[in-house]
Amino acid sequence: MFLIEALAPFNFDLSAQIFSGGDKQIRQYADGKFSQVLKINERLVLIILTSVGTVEHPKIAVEIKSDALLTSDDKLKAAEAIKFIFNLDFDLCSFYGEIKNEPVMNHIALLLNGLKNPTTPTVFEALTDSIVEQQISLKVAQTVERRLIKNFGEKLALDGETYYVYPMPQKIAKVSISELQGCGLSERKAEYLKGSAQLIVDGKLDLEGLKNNQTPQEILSKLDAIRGIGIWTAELTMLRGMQKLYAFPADDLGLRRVISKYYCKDKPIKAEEASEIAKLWGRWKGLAAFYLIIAEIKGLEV
DNA sequence: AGCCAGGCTCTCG
DNA sequence: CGAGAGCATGGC
Repeated sequence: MFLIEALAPFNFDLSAQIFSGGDKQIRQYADGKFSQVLKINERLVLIILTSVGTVEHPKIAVEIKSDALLTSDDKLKAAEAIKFIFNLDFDLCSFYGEIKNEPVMNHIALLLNGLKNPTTPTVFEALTDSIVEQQISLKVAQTVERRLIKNFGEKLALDGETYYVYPMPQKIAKVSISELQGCGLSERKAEYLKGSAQLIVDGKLDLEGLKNNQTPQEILSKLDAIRGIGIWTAELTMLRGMQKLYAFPADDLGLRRVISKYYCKDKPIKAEEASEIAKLWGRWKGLAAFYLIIAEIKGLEV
């Protein structure tokens, strides 16, 4: 067990809440504990996180379980992964400063003080999830994602329970199109998943490396060039898998809905109108959008 | 029952 | 070019 500090303000419980009701074998937040399997130095480890601090002095207690002995480097890498997943080093005050003169977002931010947006451990996971979620309802998408993980993800058996880590590109590249379809994917989407995994395996796409040292436009255009990936999927991937908080998927149906709820009295709006409103939020438009989504889930009124 | 759901590609005209 | 069909499947 060891401790990790986060840049304040950080509300662990609020930030982890979107994982409540999750699958215990995959990723879950329950009774104040967040748990998930990570692949660290080619080893599977189960991490269990609890908050032992406050919003203004945040501290996370990390418990790591594995079927092997862990080195100090394993623990270091696990800590880095956890920091990335919860964006612990991000300074929310820079976001709050950007929106302090915009009454609606400022009001919501005050109510959700300390909320950081969690991300997937790997960019690949964000990319494939976003492809799966194209066009279909989130309910259907979640079922498909669960099947993908349990059919093709590596397993870790601990204390009589089996946990799964998200499948590696190497695995997705190897399975057949019909096996992917068996998870509930259309033939097209199965091709998209396998195709992008194959690009990674072949060394033609450094997906994990894309998040470093690239301009927003470079990342966007490189993702957009991949078959099956358009602007919506690319921006969602940047937001959920790379912590690129400026990314703003204006086409997104759910996003347009919440923006309309808080800014347009529920009148349906187009992507251009959503982008206009997002200009009010300064640099971190994607983070602001996340605040709206959580505000709606929590039933906040302005 | 049928239509829609947090898109994208491919095919026509 | 722009418009339109087709896609998988769970929920309403």
